[in-house]
Amino acid sequence: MAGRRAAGNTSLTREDLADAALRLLEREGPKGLTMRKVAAEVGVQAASLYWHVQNKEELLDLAADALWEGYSPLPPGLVAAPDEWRGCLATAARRLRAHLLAHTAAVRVLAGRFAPGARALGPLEETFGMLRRLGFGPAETALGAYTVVIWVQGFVLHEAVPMSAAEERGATPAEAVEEARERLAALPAERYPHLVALAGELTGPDMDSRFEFGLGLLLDGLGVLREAGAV
Amino acid sequence: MAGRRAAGNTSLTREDLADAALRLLEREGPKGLTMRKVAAEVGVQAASLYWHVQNKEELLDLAADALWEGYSPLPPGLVAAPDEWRGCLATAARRLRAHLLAHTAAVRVLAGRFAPGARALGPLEETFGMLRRLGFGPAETALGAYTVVIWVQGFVLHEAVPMSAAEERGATPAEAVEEARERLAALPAERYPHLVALAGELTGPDMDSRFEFGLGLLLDGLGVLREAGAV
DNA sequence: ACCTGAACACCGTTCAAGT
DNA sequence: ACCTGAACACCGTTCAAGT
Repeated sequence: MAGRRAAGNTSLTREDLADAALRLLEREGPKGLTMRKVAAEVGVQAASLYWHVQNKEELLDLAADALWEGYSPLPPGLVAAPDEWRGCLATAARRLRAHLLAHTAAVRVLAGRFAPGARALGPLEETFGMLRRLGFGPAETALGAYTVVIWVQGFVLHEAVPMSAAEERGATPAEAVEEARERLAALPAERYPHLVALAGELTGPDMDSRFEFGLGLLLDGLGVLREAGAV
Repeated sequence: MAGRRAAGNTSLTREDLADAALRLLEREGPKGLTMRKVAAEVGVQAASLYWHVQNKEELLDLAADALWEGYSPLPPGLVAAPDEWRGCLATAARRLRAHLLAHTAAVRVLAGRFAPGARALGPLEETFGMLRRLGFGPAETALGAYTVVIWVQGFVLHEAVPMSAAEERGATPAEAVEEARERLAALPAERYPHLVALAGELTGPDMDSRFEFGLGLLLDGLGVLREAGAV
């Protein structure tokens, strides 16, 4: 009924399934991703999927790879100059966050999965090339990229999850944050003195500020490494 | 049949359910956590759970809180001295990683959830108290803790997921890593020059080394902040 | 206040059978 | 080589009914 196969009757590929899964995830959220719905999305019966894929786990791995379709760490055409390593890395990290934020439902379901396929390899190659061109050595390139990417993914994962039951049912993010602040401030001060005192600081900064703070920390750390001549 | 309620016939609490969910997660893995099994674990019918809890989501939030039972950022009795801020923070981060690694199944299912209840508040209070005692200001305490905790959680999430389909079916972690290295090295070098060249660096370091590298980066970043007098 | 029984609308997966 | 139909053993959740 629905389906990708109406026009151009070429047969189904595993990438078609991955794309369908990703589309479903964005359209219906985490629990919209079922084998039966993916099958319907590509115009086939649920049982047919098992010809292309061993089980749902494998389909999720394919979807995790498909998530990187069209991603590039730096804006196309921008060259990575060694004397601007800080700005380059910051741009790359911000682009990574933006890309993941554009797929929050997928991030929630696929978080932690690492199954690089054809779509993820390009961005990986590009990222490492950028770091080497910025003057990082092989070891620092591998470990530094791992650290930053893990942090950004963890950051977006928390960013993507509604902050509380309050936000779940209608409250705006701003209202939910305010509610959280009040809950903290209302805690018994003799038992939780720091939580009460820090209520404002803990709930105040928006996600952009938090991101920039963490990014600054990591870049400063990499700067120390560079000055130590270890790069 | 099974159940916590045989001895001491006090009635069921929400915390009992959270504990049962966590136990199930560790005993049977992510897909062992079903409402029916949680019910059986506490000796009750599935439908009864909905008296205590609105739905499975809420139970997962309770479980995420229960995960912090018995956790403390510093070894009990160890005081946080300002001139050893680096060692204290490193110890705290390593303890956090160890605690999460002891609950890998839970980390996989509950990742990203932030619903602090009675069990999580204590550790949070302790953590912030430690940072303040180490001489960090309110803003740096809030933002610094957020950054480090997010990073550790993201790190463990990746650490907790089997690295590939290879590891899934019997291969030891070491074999899986070696397989990954070979796959990278076998890539077409003209298309993925950096991935091929970095194959060793990317798969070489074990998780402990990666953790210490990232931790070093963050601590160096915090050190820069301190020297800048912003603390 | 707390729990049960039975039902509803779904799941993932298998397998013989079709073409 | 690729897909279907039908079935199996499950799910989460609701709701009237019990005590």
